[in-house]
This record gives sequence, C-alpha cells and structure tokens, in this order.
Amino acid sequence: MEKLMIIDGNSILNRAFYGLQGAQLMSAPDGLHTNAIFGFLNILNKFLNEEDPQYLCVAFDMKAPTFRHLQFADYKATRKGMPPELAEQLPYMKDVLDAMNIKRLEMAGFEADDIIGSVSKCAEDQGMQVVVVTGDRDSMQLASENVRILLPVTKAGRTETEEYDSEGVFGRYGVTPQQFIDVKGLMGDKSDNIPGVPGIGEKTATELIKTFGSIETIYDNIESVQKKGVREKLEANRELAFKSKLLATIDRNMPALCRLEELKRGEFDKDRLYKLFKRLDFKSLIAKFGLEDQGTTAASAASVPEFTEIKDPISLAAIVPSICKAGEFSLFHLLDNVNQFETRLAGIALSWADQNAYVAVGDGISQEQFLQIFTPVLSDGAVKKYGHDLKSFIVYLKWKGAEFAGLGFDTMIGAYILDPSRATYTVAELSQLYLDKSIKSIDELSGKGKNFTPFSNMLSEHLAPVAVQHSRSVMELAGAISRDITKNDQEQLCYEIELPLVEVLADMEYRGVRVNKEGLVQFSAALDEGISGTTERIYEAAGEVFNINSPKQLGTILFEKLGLPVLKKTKTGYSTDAEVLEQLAAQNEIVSSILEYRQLVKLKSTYAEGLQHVVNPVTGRIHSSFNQTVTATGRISSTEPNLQNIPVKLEMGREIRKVFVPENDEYLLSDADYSQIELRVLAHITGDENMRSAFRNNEDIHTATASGVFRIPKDQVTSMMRSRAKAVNFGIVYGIGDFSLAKDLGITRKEARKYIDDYLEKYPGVREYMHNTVERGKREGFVETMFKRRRYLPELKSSNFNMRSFGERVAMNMPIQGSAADIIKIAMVKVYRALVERKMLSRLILQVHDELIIETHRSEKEQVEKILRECMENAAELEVPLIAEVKTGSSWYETK
DNA sequence: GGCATCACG
DNA sequence: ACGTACGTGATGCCG
Repeated sequence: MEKLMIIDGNSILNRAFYGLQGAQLMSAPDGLHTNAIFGFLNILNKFLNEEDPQYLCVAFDMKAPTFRHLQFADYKATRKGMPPELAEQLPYMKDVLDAMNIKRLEMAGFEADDIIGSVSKCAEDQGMQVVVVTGDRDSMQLASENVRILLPVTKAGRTETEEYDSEGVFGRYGVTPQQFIDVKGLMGDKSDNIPGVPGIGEKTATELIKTFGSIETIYDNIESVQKKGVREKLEANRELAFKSKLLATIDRNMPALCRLEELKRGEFDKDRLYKLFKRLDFKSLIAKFGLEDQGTTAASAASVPEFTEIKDPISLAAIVPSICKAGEFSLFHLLDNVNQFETRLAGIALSWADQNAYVAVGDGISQEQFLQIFTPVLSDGAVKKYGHDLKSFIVYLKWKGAEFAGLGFDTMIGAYILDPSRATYTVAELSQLYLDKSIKSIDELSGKGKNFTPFSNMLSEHLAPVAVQHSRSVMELAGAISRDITKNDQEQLCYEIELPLVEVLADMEYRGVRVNKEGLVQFSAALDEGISGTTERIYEAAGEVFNINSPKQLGTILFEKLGLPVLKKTKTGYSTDAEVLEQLAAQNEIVSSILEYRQLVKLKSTYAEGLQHVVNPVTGRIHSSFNQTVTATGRISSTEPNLQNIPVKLEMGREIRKVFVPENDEYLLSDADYSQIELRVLAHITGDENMRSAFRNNEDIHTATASGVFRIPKDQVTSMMRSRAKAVNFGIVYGIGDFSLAKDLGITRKEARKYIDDYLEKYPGVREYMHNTVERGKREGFVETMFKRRRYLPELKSSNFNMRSFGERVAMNMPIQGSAADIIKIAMVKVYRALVERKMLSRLILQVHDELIIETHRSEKEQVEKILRECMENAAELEVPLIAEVKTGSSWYETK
C-alpha cells in the first residue's frame, strides 16, 4: 500500500521553535535565528526514516483570513502574532523545502488543518495509507483505519511520538475521531477562541458525547440529560454549541487539492540544499543529509592556489631567501598527537608574496631537518608571521628547543576579538564569514571519532591542497580581520593585550607546574579509607547496595524507599544536588553521609586521580592548556587539566594544594591575587562616588556596603550583616534578582528586594550604570569592557522573557568580569616581560582569573614579589586603587 | 553525547 | 504570568 505523509508545517515549526529555546540562541553567523528550521528538519528526518512514505507534503497556514474568521469575528482573536524570531525563519524554511523538492501546500482562506483534512481524505479514498505529523491535537478528528496521527511530544526533555489511529483516539479519549469534534464543540478551545458551552469542561463534554453520540442527538433528546445544571447550560447556549462545532470541524472537501501525483517525493537539489544549510550554519544536517561533497563541487568553492610541494631539505632551503625577502609570510601548521604528552609536526603550508608551498614533514624531510633549516626564519623577529592558533605552534617549537619571534597576527585570536561568543574558530568557517570564500575544512579531512586519521597517516597529495588553501586564507584573513579590528577601535586590545599574551601563555604551558606525584597517590589512598567507611554507612542506612554515583538510583532510594520529601526536580527526575541534600540533612542520617561521600569521591576522581594522569613523565610537571578563545567575557580557560578549579574553600580539599610544588628546593611559589578586582572595576565604571570613596579609604567593602544598606555606623556592623552585604555585592555583579538573593540568603523575597533597593540607594551610580549598559546593549547590539572587548547580545531583543532577562544580566555582568579579565591580561604581559628583560630565573606558570603564580628562584624572591605587585597594581589606571596581595611559600598550599 | 553534579573565580 | 545570578571544565551515568 502506498503511503502519504502530511506535515502540519506551522504546528511543527512552532513546536520546534519553543522546544529548542535554551539559554543559548541558535542562530546563523549573521544573527538570523534558525532553531525552528533546525528542529523541523530533525523531526522531518526522523519520520522520513521511520515511515519512508512515497508521497510527502507540508501544509501551511496563510495570513489571509479563513472562512472561520469571516463567519465569526472572535475566531482566534486571542492568538498572539508570531514572535519575530520565528517569523524571520519562515521564508528560509520554505526555501529549504523547495530545495528538498517537498511540495508545500497553502491556500488563502483555509487553514493548514483544512488542507491536511482534504488531502488525507482524497488519499484515503484512493486507497492510500496516510500519516499526519502535527503538534496539534485538533487533527485527532482525522484519524481512521488508514489515517494515523503522529504527535511529537516532549517528555522529560526527550522527544517521543504519540501515535493515534481511530482505535488509538478511542482508547485515549473514549470517543471516536468524529465525536472528537463534538467534544471540542462543547468544551470549546481557549487558544482558538472557540467558545463552547460555558461551564462545560472536558470531563462533562466527554461524558455527554459518550452517552449521546453527538451534539445533534443531545439537543434532540435534551430532556434526557440527567444533571439539571448541565441541561440548563446546554439549553441556554444551543446556538453557541452548534457554532462551536462548526468552528472545530476541519473542512475535508477543499477543491483542487486532489492531485496526489504532484506530491510524489523527488530528489533533493543537493547543491541548493547545501548552500542553504551553509547559510543557516547547519553543519550536523549537512552530514545527516549526506551533502559533504557539495562543498567542493559547489560553484562557490574556492580554487586551490598554485603551490610547490616540498619533500626534500634542499628545496626547502631554496625558498628561505624568497620568504625572508618578502619580510612576511603566513603559515598553517599541522600537528599530530604522538601520545598524550607529545605532538609532532606533520606538515606546514606557507604563503608569502604570490607564492605558496607545502612542506611534507615526515615525508622526505624530518622534523629536525625542517627545524634546522627553518628556525632562522622562525626566530627572526624582522620576518613577520601570520598564523592561526600560533600558541600551539610556539609550544611545539619550545619543546623542540626552537625559538619563535615576529608574531604578526593570529587569525584565531583576531576572530575571537571580533566575536568572542563563537563556538569554534576554524579557518574554513572564518574564510566563509570574512572572505566569503568556501574552502575545505582540515578537520573534515582528518575525520572524527572512529574515522579519525592523523595527518601523518594521510597522503600529502590530499593534505597539501587543503593546507595551502588554509595558509593562503590565513594571509587574507589577517587583512580582513585586522581591518575590522581597526574599525571597531580594538587595536589596543588586539596588539597590546591579546597578541602579546599568546607568547606568555605558550611559555606557561611549556613550563607547567611541578606536582608531587607520590603525594597524589597518598592523598588518593587516604580518601579511599574515608570513602569505604562512608559507603558502608550509606548502604546500611539504605538497607541495600546501590550505585551512589547514579543520581537516578540515589533518587529512588531517598525519595521512594526512604520517603524523603521532593524539594526540587530536574529535567530527568529528582534532584539530589548539594542544595537539596543540605535541606534534607536533618531528616535522615543517610543524607549527610551522601554529602560526605560526594565530597570525597570528587576529590579522589577529579583531583587525586585525575591529576596523576596528566603528569608529564619526562618533566614530572603538569602542562595545562590555557585557552585564549573560549570564554565570552575575555577570561582565559584552562583544560587538560583545569588548574583553575583546584579546591581551596574547604580544608579537606585544600590539602591537594600541598602537591603543587616548585621544581626543586632552589625555588618557591609566589602567589599574587587582586583584592576585590571586580568590585573595584564596578566602582570605576559606574563612577559611583560612595563606592569609590570606600575603596579610596581602603575600607572593607562588604562592611561599608552593610553600613549603607542597614543604615548604621560601620563599627556596629555585625558579621551577619557583613555576610549579607557580601552576597548582595556578588549578586549585583551578576545582574541580581530578588528571588535568587532570597534563596541564597534564606530570607524572604520581600526582604531581598529591600536589600537590593537599599543597595542601589546607597550606590546610585550602580543603578544608573545597570540601566545604561542594558539600554546601550539594545541600541548597539553589544556591550563592551574598559578595553573595548565586545560581546554581542542578540538576546536583548528576544521576545522571550527568559532569554531577554538573561541578555540583560549578561549586559550588566560582562563589562565587569571582562574588564577584570583585560586588566589581569595586561598584568601578565607586564610580568612576563619584566622577568625576561631582567633575565631572571623565575617564571610565570599559572593564572586563576584574579591570581598569578610564579615559580620563584629563592634568590629572586623580593624582586619577584615587587614585580608582581607593581605590574598588577599598575596594569590599569582606575578611579580607585588596584591592590594585589602577594605571598610566597614552598607549595601552593603554603601561599595562602 | 547529553545530563547532573561540583570544583573554581 | 513568566522563572530565576555571571563565567568556566571534569567526571560518571545512562540511553
């Protein structure tokens, strides 16, 4: 039997739009929203795979009024207009469907439901099987032996499908599909503004129709309606009932929709679809629909520039003079991981003047030969280098003992400065964005997951053209991106802060930090003892053995077996996080054991054991990566391992810091941290006089705030008041709301509101700033830091309350967090230069957002402390003093 | 691979 | 009426 699938376009788009609205907006590079189209295509793809129909169409509503509007003025009067974020997606959705050769059906004067009803009837009559995909239960009336209704529903965060044929409808609602119309006629539908009979709801309506069969029969036998109240309501609204039934009835006899042949599925127009998906930034769908190949065959694909392939040392040496003469060149380096601790150069593409070359390292030229021949160029500061992610190349060179100088531009960093919110910064996507040029991406070439192939295992005939396209693009991108940076007035940020920082971070990664591995092993063993005891106590209290690490199993024990009250839920079930457990601790002894267990297991798995795995066996040190293009605010992030979240708050965790030590006993660790840098930045950029004077007088800011908020002299501020004022200070920086402050402090919302109001009273400049920064964000589309780092905030224009509120909080927070990040980056460059210029033995090794750590040679202790303090305190000229506190000790633990 | 949890500033 | 603080990364579970 042949099968037709009809999709209710508006309803599925709506569902996708509202279903896929996380905190993150989904949008194409130019800000066009794409979430509804994306969701629609995923649903479409799923059902096409499951049903594989021979015929397919999508029905849409049109803006024109339908016969229902014309007959009844109120019809759908309450329905709000489509939000602009969805409306802008419609034309693209239609383009995509056209490119997929899927017939769109829309007709002025009719709703999608009527089209679906008519087409399905026609198909049914011709002996076809019909599947209707919709998000709208109104279509239930269409179900029959041969018409199934598929309803994607979101359950616990996952999309499942409810399926109804006529029996299914009867099973679920107790009435036949036909009678579904009568039920709706009686109960009405608020969202469609179908009035129904006032006072009759779903229950009564269903009962009545079950008994009588239809609205007509009810009125023919109105005296048989048992309940007096119901009968009176029915009698009083006879006309309304019939009118509502008519409104609820889908028109199944629309003219001219019966040309089913036109709905036969056709081939995708792959080229057109590929371009559209590119436009919409749908990478995963390109793969899902098998369009990868279009990238190279598409007309827009850039051609590969002419290049020389270099496979012997002599040819390499031959191009060196030409590069030096050009005075600048771009490079694209291909690194492979030999193992967890070692990278290898697999090849490098070079572009200079009008020439390009690919050096096949490991294929005729060894790494050593390459370095020997090329280091004079790499270390010559007079020859400018343009690259993409030069930090990784510089770190590689450092391991090989080679020098790098003359960093001209890094396109990854440049693109991050232009827009720090991007998920990735690949040369291929930046070329598309800034050069309007399509090149094959290098990651695609090497594959992912089980298809992954190291560059060294690939033929250079495949690698070289792509690598050369990359190096040529890097040259062009350097121009395009630097022009935009100039336009945005971000030159200082780029050339004095971010680019100089590349070398600083490379050096920090290369140096690493010494850890006492034996100490980690011992720490781990000590934790084991605690864990086994705690585990036993938990099993004992639970009366059974289960996996405590599984929130699901733990939830079952706590909330079902032990009957503890459910205070919070997550998407997938009961919440068992620390906040919940702390509230439950008094009710059952097991709870505090679980908290203790969690603490111990976290320390063991993430720190005691996790860190052991990343100690470099050659150096005995941990070489974390410091990422410069990850955060949306300008902060640096640290990975593999993350050395920016080593425990410090609780003593038990803090002990782990004892294993972070200097290289040997000639060295110490110096730790300098900014005192209240974010609040000082706040005082500076808001210009608030009260806050400024508190800092200028070197007051304790939380006490000063408490004194203002509680309207009492500073010497009468209690520690309770101070800690509450501290919470408000923090909250303000995050774009506070009374609800969250109340929860944080365990007070009522009203009290929290008063704290905030009193705070803004005390610091009126802060109120002014918060208002202005949001307004400016809306006007300009972005907010910025003291040093002109930008973050774009399309969320501010969202019609979705939550999303817009999120945008507003970010608008308030980013300039503060980001300015603090700017300042410490400036300090890092200063500190690094000071150490290098003085030819000191001490080196910067870690940064933790407001804290710098130097491995200090004992002979240089005083000098290092002075450099740290001065570079940090003078990194920026603020309206309030910047204060850095420095301590030196024989381990990270000892620098507290 | 997404989710829940928890470590840091 | 909404649903609830900013920025990160690592781990273990589970579909």
